[in-house]
Amino acid sequence: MSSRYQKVKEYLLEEIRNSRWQENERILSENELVVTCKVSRMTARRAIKELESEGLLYSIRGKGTFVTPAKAQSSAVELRNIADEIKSRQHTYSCQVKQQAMVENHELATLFNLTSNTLMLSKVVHIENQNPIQYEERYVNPDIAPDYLSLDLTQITANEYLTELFPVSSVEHQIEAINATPELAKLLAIEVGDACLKLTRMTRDGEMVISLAKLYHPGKRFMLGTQFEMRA
Amino acid sequence: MSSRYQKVKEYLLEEIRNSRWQENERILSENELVVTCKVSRMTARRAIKELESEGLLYSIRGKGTFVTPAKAQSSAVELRNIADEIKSRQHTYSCQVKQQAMVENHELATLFNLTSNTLMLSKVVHIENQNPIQYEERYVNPDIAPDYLSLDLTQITANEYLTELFPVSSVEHQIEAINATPELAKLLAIEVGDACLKLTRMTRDGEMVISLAKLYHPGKRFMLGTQFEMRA
DNA sequence: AAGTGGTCTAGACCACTGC
DNA sequence: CAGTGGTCTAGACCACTTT
Repeated sequence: MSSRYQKVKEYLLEEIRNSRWQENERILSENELVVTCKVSRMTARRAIKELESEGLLYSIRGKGTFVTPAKAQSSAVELRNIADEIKSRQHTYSCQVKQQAMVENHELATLFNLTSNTLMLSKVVHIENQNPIQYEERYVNPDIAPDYLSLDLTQITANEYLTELFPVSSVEHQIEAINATPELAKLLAIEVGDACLKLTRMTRDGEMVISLAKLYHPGKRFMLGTQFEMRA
Repeated sequence: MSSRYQKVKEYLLEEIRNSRWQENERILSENELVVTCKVSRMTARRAIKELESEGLLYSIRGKGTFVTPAKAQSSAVELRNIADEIKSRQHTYSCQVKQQAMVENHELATLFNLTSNTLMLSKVVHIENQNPIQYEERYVNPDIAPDYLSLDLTQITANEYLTELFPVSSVEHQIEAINATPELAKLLAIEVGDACLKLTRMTRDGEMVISLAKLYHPGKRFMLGTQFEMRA
């Protein structure tokens, strides 16, 4: 969190968010970043490369590095966290923590292969420009992140925290369409019965289950997008 | 192409392919790579990082770098054709062709980069054990498969036909949740307003659009599942 | 203490783009 | 030509794991 290249990334993210550069406009050159951020070129470069791999920038040799035009769709399968995604769309992000507690759930405890019956559960609504865009119910393996319940989830997303702590080795997704229940409708500020995308995502480190997240998105305001290239 | 870090990558790939290391077994340390490949540590490191982002290796600080266990399961979901999928579940497959004709659509013609305004359109309901499981609206580039309209879609799925004819080079997906319109509800034998998964899938061969398919699934009876390996 | 990966530096040379 | 990104080096210090 406090590494130099992270700071450079945050600096660039901030400037992009503040519309310092338009889409397809050239950003600071590597050498300019060296000066303004007071880091070595390799460090500046790393920050750029990571933002590039996140799809926010692209580089052309001899010309410079440029801001990728925003696509209002999420990279389906990648594990980017919702907060970054919203910010990279230059929208405001906020969230409401609805619950953060230990719960008993025998079925899930079995799935997680726990000895006890208790798991940690957080419920958070993620908001883009005043509009709820995701309701997240996340069960976390208590053996793995015992301090999860004391996290301030408004400051760091669960995803962020967990991926920093653990080398996620595999992810399973399920995607369904459901009709909003009264409870869900209220949380997402939509009508009862409105179609919602439900993503269930389980992350593992080897055989160990790290967390199980149920992510609900309002169908009206959300779309998953992916692009695959084929391998010859 | 012949950069040093590429050579290190190829070296590691070759050794992995030759099963020099088992799954989850430690590979050469960065410093060992420096010696055996005669490169600087940063270069060895870059090779490792890239293989890591490709999901082949993972690193743990203080311990080493390890071979990721292979998981043959791919993003299959996205490309398999529905008939095969149903049959592999040992269920009966049938379908109803609702339409198969030339249509005018300026917007799509532009997207396909056609000179004329006409495309080929097929509408098919795919049925699993008497239950409609997918309603498919498919637009096909007429320059590419002029005999598409004379196909017997009950015998060969559009997907099958097109992928045999053309080397698909890239696929784009969009996934949304929508409420069933009266028309869609009738086709899928569900209630009006029921949540449906809508997949929009565009296949390309290079710059050329081959086809655009809109696939509607009843939320009650359908779920997309995937298993992915991680990318950094 | 020794070995591992994680970060960082201050140089260097190259290939490419623009003037 | 000067400026850009792409590659590479030979160090350095740190945090972590194992002995």
